[in-house]
Amino acid sequence: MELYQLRTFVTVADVGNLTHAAERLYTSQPAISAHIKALEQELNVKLFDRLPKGMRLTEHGKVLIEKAHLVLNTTNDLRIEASTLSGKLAGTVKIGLNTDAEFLQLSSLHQRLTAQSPQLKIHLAEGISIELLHEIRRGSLDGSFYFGDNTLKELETIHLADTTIVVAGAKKLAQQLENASIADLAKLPWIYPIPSCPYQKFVNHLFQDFSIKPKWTADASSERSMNALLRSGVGVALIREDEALPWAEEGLITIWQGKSFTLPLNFAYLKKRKQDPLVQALIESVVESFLSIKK
Amino acid sequence: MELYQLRTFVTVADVGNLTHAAERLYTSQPAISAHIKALEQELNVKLFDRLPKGMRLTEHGKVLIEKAHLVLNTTNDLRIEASTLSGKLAGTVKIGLNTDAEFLQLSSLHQRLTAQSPQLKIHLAEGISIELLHEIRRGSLDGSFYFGDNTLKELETIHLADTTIVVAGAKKLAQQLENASIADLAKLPWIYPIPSCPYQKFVNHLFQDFSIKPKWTADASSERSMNALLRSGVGVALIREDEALPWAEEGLITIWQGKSFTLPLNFAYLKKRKQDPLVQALIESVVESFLSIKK
DNA sequence: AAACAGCAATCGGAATTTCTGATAGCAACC
DNA sequence: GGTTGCTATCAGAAATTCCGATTGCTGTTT
Repeated sequence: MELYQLRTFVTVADVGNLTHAAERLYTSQPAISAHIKALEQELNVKLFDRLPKGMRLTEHGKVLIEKAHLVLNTTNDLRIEASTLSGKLAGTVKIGLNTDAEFLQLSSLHQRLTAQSPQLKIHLAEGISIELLHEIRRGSLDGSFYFGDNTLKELETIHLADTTIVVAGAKKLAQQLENASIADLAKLPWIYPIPSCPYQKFVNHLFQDFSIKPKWTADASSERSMNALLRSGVGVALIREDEALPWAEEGLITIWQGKSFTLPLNFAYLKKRKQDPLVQALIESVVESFLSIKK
Repeated sequence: MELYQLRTFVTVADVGNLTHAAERLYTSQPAISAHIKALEQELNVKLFDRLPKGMRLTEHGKVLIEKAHLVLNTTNDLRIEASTLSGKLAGTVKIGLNTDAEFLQLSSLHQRLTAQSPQLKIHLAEGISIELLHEIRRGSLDGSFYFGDNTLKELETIHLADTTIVVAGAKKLAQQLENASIADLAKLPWIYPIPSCPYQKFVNHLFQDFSIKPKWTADASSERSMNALLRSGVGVALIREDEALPWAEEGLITIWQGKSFTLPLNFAYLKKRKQDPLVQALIESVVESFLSIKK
């Protein structure tokens, strides 16, 4: 018993004649004659009376056509279910965040992903850029935002934006920061990013021509804790300009006017998963999120 | 989408591996692989993740396999329904009765037919033998009991029993019937069967050597009305011996001892419907009814 | 490290199934 | 009595499905 036979069964019962049923099913009359014959033989039940006018359901046929309709209806349910699922993603997409959610347009990203694939769950993991990249390689992340340069050849990178990084300190360090030379800076207490943080590179760069190195006061394992330390007056630190400006206006912190740096914001994913629909959807949504915000 | 693909889908999801699924379905691994691939392409949904260990349902797959089970379950319902119907008859079987139901073992016949085919309806038509035979030929009866000889070449006949026919009259004619000669009989009032009745032949036969013909009193269109007239004392008539004897013992009628006749009871059906399962079942049940009663 | 084992995907050719067009047979209708 | 409309059947064509062999991948064992 196969579905095409049941479709024929139902159609013949409907139009009451093999010839017209054949036309409706875009096939030949002998073909559907064979379908009915095969069904009758397999089920060992006579489904139709053959009259000169055509085919008429037997009593048994009337019982079985109800069941045949049920089968075809459930297959139709399956088809419909499949078409609503079709092309859409399910499961969980794991995204690495190197900085705060607003800056990364996360609400826009979330909207785009769930609009396209309602069944998709989104898992977010905050961390330091380099570590996030390693997690992609390991397969525990599907993609991640990161600052700076990519050192892993397995990863593909998309450039999203450039951010400006400035040196800032809490309000009570305002006097010392104003017109401070680089040498002056080195004397201030620094909140140090951990070595793997891309900010580290700028600190090194800033002081590369000086024998004097900045004084370490505290280290911070995440951007969030670094900013908290910064505002509480523990010392000076590197901070995204867009984040620092409102705080400076509120008088919470003071920005050093001496020098600023440019840091690229990128998005990375595994090269070999470039064809993976989940990865493709992720990239597409990330890029769109940033395009829409630039306008 | 075809049922064999859904069967494969369910089996693979169950055993979690194409190779073992192939064994369970008595086919090859490439065949199974093709089924899944075709399903995935047609539905445009990835059903399985391909892992080194085997196949694991995707989230979409988990949704769709429920539907697939539904489809297969309903096809199973259809099969079960068919197998309870299988070989059994439905509709209506139309049987002609030439005499009373008890004599024809009708309760036994009814039992056998409905035991074999519960959905079969039985329609009974009483009438005169010859007329019943014509109704078979016309197609309005599937088969019929009849007395005497068959004159229609389209019909096949089964001999069931021989019955004895006697001449009898109501009690008040007892004296005239006792030791009556054939000539005496002719003077009595006769309840005449209609010309097509097989009894007629015996009346003719009885008086064939006499110029004197019996006096016609009343005609009867059925055996039942003939017997009613007989008992009510209208005249003498032919009657089945097995029917007459108990009435004679009760003193209702008197049997003429002069001569009796033998009349065959047969069952007829259309030759060309010999292979029709309905006719076959009918014949079988009729014959069994009479075999069981002879023992 | 290298060989191995287990698994799915793919390929070309074989086997099977299904489809088709022509035809026959049957009943009903001019 | 010819015609129409229908189904059943047949042999050959077409399409589908199946199979064995092979490849590629991954994880495991040696």
